[in-house]
Amino acid sequence: MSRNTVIDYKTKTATAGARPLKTSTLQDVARVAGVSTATVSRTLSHPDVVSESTRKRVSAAVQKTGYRINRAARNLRTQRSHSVIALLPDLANPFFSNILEGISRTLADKGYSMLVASTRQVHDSGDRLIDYLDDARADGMIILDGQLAPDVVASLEGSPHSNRILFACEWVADAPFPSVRCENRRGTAAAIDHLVALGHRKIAHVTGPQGNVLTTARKDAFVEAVGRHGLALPPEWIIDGDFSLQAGCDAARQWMAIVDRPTAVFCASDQIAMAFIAELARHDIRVPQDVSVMGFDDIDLAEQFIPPLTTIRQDRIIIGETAATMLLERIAGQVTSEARQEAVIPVSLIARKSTGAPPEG
Amino acid sequence: MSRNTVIDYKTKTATAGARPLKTSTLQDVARVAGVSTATVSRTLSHPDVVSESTRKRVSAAVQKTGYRINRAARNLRTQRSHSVIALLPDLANPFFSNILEGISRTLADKGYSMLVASTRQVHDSGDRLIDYLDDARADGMIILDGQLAPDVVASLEGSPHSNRILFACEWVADAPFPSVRCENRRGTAAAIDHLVALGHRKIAHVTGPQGNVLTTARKDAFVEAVGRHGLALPPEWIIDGDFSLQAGCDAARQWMAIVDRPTAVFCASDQIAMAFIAELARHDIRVPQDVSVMGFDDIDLAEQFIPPLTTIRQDRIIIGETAATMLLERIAGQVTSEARQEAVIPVSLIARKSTGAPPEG
DNA sequence: CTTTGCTCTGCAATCGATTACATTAGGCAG
DNA sequence: CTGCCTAATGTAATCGATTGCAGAGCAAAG
Repeated sequence: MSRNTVIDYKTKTATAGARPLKTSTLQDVARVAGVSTATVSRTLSHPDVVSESTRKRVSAAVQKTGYRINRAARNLRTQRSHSVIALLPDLANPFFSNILEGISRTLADKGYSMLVASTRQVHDSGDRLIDYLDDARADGMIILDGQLAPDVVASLEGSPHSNRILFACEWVADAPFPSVRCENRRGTAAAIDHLVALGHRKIAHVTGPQGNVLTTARKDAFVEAVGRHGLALPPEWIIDGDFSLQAGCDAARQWMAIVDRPTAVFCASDQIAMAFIAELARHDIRVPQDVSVMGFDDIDLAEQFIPPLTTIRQDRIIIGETAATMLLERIAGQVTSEARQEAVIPVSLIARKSTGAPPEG
Repeated sequence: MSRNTVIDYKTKTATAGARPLKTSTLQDVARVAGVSTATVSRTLSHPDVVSESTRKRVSAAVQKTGYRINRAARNLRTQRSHSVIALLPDLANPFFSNILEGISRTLADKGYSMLVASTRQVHDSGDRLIDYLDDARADGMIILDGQLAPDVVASLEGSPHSNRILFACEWVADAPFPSVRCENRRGTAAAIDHLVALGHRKIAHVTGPQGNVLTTARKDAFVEAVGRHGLALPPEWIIDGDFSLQAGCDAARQWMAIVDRPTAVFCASDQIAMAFIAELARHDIRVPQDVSVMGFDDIDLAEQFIPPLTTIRQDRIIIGETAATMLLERIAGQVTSEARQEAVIPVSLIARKSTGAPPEG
């Protein structure tokens, strides 16, 4: 039996997908209601332009047929996908969970769906970020990863859809995209003020990953705050890390190796701070008796950590909601694409038990 | 100036959306390549059926025009959205992050996108779960919430698309959907065996939320394991909770109120266990010296908790990958819808420092 | 009675890709 | 040279909703 390539591909497509059992369409509703498809469509999308009686007939027909709109068809016709994609650097990082919650909630309210992907995955698969917009998969994009390759950023900027992109939490320096961020500088300053008020004069900092805008913002603010208080700052008191638990462990070991140990440590994330404290505990160093440790973020677990973590709280639900709201405004064309927006979400100091007066001596 | 309703809605639609700046279509590519749209389409979807020379001409034209496929159009024509929706009970719960990672990775490999929503949000917005499938938004659905209302389950079962639904982690008792779960019974048994081996004879259990299948599975397995070892089990040693941090705090207070305190506590989640330990610490009760505490899940932070948490590890990446793979097979029609599948993912005991021998006396 | 102006509805084009079917051009056996 | 087969491409219908335009019906104005 001879099967050539042509037959092959057709067979494959025909076999795959025990396709559907179709649901009713506008046509079916129109037939049942005894009106045209145009009228049915209008009844559903612009109820105020059809007469009372027609509206009732159509509604009844919709009920009877169990009609559900076919979004693929509507998307094609209206050139809108009614969905937005959220791009995370790392899907497995719980830091982003609440942000997604905020985004999703806002989108759902406005009838939008949320697609989620990670920049790493997109990159690995060889796709280009901008494709999500170019191929009509999403109407807009919220990027939570500031560490994009320069050529990726360039392609985003160059796209005709660049006005439907927004950064949240992180951002790209010098790129013309609107963004939502938290008060990184003020939060950092508040943290250092808190430690100084407790009597600390020797304060270390564990940073986020190199090349990250948050790392830079917080590190710069740290250096400035420490200087403002006239404190010494040997280079080894700035410990390079990233936002992970592992970085916290590593940093703790580096801190222990310091001869003239700082009495307080300001970490760029709660995860760092927790692992830092855990590693110290393994060496019988107590927090806050022997050293004070602060985090940044106020993740849910911070309060239940032992000791409960003093940290800088950023409301991630609000960050997500703000990002989604701003993006939807742009998608709706309510904001001129020239208006470079930047929303800054307030942070607050949450003093718990991981900070205290420096040890005697 | 009179504006009636008709003009209003049209104006609105026209104003909204500074629409685009269109990208090139198949037609454009066809024109540039000097072939028909059919040939371009075939070149892209079934390269083996076009001639070498045509393929080259088309590829060049695609390059030149910067063509990107319009997914809305393809979705309409092929009756496939090439996306799958993951439904979580709660988007903000970090437990699900890794599962999403596993799902997303697998989907991306196969050219699928991942939509994410929470059952609560869907419910609040008045939508019906099944709409996601009925309205062609998604080709399939992975539900991570077993606590759906009976009428919701009924509507899922009744749908012509019910064979494109799969449960993961949780499931609905007696419903005919395939599912991916972890070894809840074996994990629980292993936990109790571990505690008994350490010398514990009085073991308590903090459960998950009432009405949850995981709660039931783990509680039943707990009762059975305790019975197998011939241990006593007063009713007050089973403490009702849910998977949250708050439940852990509450449970700790209940445990402290018990006169003849159990020397070990098996918690239905790591979050419960951590908060349980934290609350005890606030009352100067030490773990594991005064009481041993175990969790379930092995979330990332378990290892960095103080003390590091003994727990039952479930590989959530694999759960996600398995769920996505199984669902895609069904979508592709490679599995008859009658074949009720159930994948069980192995768990393992991770012994750390939160468990030890019971205190003297 | 005609004209003007509304409101409501229908006709039919359209969004952009896929694919069944038709057609053309060669290759090869008889 | 004819007939048949295959490979490669083109033609045009189709997926299902939206919407510009036109027409019907009716009321009020002239």
